[in-house]
Amino acid sequence: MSDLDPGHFLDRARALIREQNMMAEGDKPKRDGSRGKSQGPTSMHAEGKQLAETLKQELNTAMSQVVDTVVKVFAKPPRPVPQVFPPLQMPPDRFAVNGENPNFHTANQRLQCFGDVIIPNPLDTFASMQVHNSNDQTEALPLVVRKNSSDQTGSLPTPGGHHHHSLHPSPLSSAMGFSPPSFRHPFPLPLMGYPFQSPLGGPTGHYPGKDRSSPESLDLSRETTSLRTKMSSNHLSHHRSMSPTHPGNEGLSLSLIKSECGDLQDMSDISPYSGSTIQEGLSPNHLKKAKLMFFYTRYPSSNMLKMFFSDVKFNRCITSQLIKWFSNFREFYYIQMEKFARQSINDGVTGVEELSVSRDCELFRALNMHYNKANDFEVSLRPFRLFHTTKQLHSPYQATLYYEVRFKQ
DNA sequence: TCGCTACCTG
DNA sequence: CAGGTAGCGA
Repeated sequence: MSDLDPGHFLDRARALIREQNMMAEGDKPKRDGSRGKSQGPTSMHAEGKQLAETLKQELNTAMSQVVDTVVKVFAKPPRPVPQVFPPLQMPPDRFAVNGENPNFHTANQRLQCFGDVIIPNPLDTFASMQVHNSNDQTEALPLVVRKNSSDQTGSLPTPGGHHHHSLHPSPLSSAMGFSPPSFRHPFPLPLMGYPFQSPLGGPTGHYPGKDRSSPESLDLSRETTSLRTKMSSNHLSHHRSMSPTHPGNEGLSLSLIKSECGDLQDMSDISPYSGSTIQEGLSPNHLKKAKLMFFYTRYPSSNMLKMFFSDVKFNRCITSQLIKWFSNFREFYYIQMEKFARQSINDGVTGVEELSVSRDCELFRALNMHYNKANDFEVSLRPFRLFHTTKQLHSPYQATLYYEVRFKQ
């Protein structure tokens, strides 16, 4: 779907902003299927050759850089987790190929953006590239970080203020290495699906992520194992062994294992998972958990739901309800994004790079109020940036512009 | 048909 | 947030 070619997100976002600045209201952003269309058969020949040459050169350069960085990374000291995301080994070029790869990229960035998740990131070397290729980001990053009691050291976020360094290392700083073991994330981020890649059941074509070879399917078994492990460990704080078959995930899992840290208890509280009881229906706690989960995956697969709500006896009804919840979450979320984007445009923002979301802005408040009302989780103070482009839906009623929020790099 | 989604409505 | 509708793919 050229529509979602991540390599063009930024451009398209900018174009959109320009468009919206100038255009009359009814003018809808066009699908850019026109990209790459040749002007004519004649010019195609010469240009084609030149293009091919250029591409070759570019690819060579890119590949060299990738190799260099990868070598550098792996030359670094302790690298407990060589490969968490196999796809991430791919040269950045791949990221821009289609709608499936951006997800890997995204997953990686996600990790990097999580200050309190210390997950050795095999790809942090790519951080710099990601920074520069930020337009490849197609996925909103998690907005929530678990409330941290032990390490907060009073540097509580103030509007406009900035985080505790350790809480929100920049992607680059995270490249330094590992995570303090004291930090753990309530959700196994890398285990989550990515919004655009795993629509439940049949992608209806409204969304780009229709590939079945997505990370989810690629790593489902492994993820399942890890996930279960993690979930269990949530209540078996001693647990630290990984699935024997997936030792590569150990570092990852370790970072997710429950500790004595009080703050982690928050998640346990949120998680209705009680180890033994299987509930018939969904409780308010389940809703709470679902909301939090939403920030990690906006399109959870049914398998994910089953895993995350392992204390719920799933049936068609429960599944539907959960799916409906996520649908409602998305609705609210996108409405807020759109509202914010439009407001920004009205405020004179002319480019995506000018957009930022601070703690005291309406968007933040709305989202926090909706998804984190009780402030169970501390939301990253790092300003995040309204990022990407539009997603035109099939709706006959309106072409809604969808925006996503991402952390500012 | 079934399952999932966006969208609309209350 | 739930109910409902319509569209879409399997």
